[in-house]
Amino acid sequence: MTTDTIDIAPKLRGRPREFDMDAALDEALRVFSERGYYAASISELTEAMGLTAGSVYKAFGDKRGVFLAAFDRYRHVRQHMLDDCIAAAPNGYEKLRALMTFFAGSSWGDIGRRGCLAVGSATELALFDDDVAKRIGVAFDFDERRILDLIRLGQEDGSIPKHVDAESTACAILSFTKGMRVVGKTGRTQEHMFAASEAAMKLLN
Amino acid sequence: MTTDTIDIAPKLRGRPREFDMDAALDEALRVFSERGYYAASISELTEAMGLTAGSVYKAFGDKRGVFLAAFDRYRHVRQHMLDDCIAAAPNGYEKLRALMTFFAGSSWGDIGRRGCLAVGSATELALFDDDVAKRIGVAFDFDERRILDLIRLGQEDGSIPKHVDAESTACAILSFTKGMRVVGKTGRTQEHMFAASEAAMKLLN
DNA sequence: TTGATTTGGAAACGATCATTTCCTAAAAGA
DNA sequence: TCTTTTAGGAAATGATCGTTTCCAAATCAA
Repeated sequence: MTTDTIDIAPKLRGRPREFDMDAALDEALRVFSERGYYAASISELTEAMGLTAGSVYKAFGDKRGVFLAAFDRYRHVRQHMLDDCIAAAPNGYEKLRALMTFFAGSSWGDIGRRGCLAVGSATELALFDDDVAKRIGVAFDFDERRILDLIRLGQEDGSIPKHVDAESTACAILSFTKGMRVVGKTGRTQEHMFAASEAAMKLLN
Repeated sequence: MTTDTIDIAPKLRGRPREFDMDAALDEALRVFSERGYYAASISELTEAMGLTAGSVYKAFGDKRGVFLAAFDRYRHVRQHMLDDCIAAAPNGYEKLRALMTFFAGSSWGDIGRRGCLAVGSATELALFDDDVAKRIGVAFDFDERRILDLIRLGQEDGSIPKHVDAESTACAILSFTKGMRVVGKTGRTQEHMFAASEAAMKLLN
């Protein structure tokens, strides 16, 4: 994956970093997604990232630092992917269909089994790690806000009825999308999940 | 919690077990729910269960054995709680409202933060532990089947329109309920989650 | 060049993990 | 009563964990 995070080299002193940060984080977030936080050992992470433990600790401080960086990278990449999916749709209603289809498309087969890093860390870490909890909270609030804005957009462009309660429906759709990522862990079929997301469009009637 | 699992004492030889199995498992499933599988250490489990490591290994074989027993216990208890919630409702539609309200009621405040053991183990263990994956699959299939049956019941008793596609709607509601448990990890309010579950009732229109 | 600074990387560190061992206690079968 | 069987429990075990240390390599400032 070659999505840019921050590519401006600020002319730092000392020996320059040899590895590609985004590529390393892409491998790290894959390991964290598959294994979860605790089951992902430093050995497995360093091997996947193509680095030694020393380099990892120099760059990220500790294991938690690797996770937080990988989490931010994950959010960044997924948001851009979702943005691209939504952009083409002509109105609020169709943008929300694209959004739900996007999540349905990530909730079947091998990609579905790999799971969502945000959902995984929410269940595994949110209760005892306040920093992670805050990040999850921000991420979910952002997702919910985007859904809310799309509902209101649809109500303005006439594709969604005015009587739809935007706030509660946004929370329902947020829950539905995160839930698909959970159900997708059990290996559903593409048809199964797409049909579910199509059924969920009724929330906007 | 004093829900019976199997209370028939089959007159076993040897020294009889001194601890209460269901009470011990209730503590174990609480620890697993809060911490997750890997972060829950044997020390923390034994302390919560009021046992020594020796007794635990005698009774369950290994840590995974404790988890599987706790998981089955969790499913057993939760299913009975849900059954009670649904029983009073007069028709399919209202039973499904009771079902969604039940999950909404488990998705806010401290109980919401504690999370769902099935959702947690699905995200943490399903990919690499085939036994757990099978258990999650069976559990989710059971949940989905129950929702499906309630939709069909509603269509027979006239409380749900015939044009509702039962299969895809069942998967959508399943995803929605599991998703509420994920969103509930971030500490939502009671009103927030109840409003979302009420909005989700539109899936049955 | 020289010194300061940062990275790369192998090896070693203490801590904690799940698990086993070994012994005693308590019950049933003979 | 005596053997067998199972549970309770403290202590020890080996493995693995995250992390640190130490040194060579590479860059910039002077």
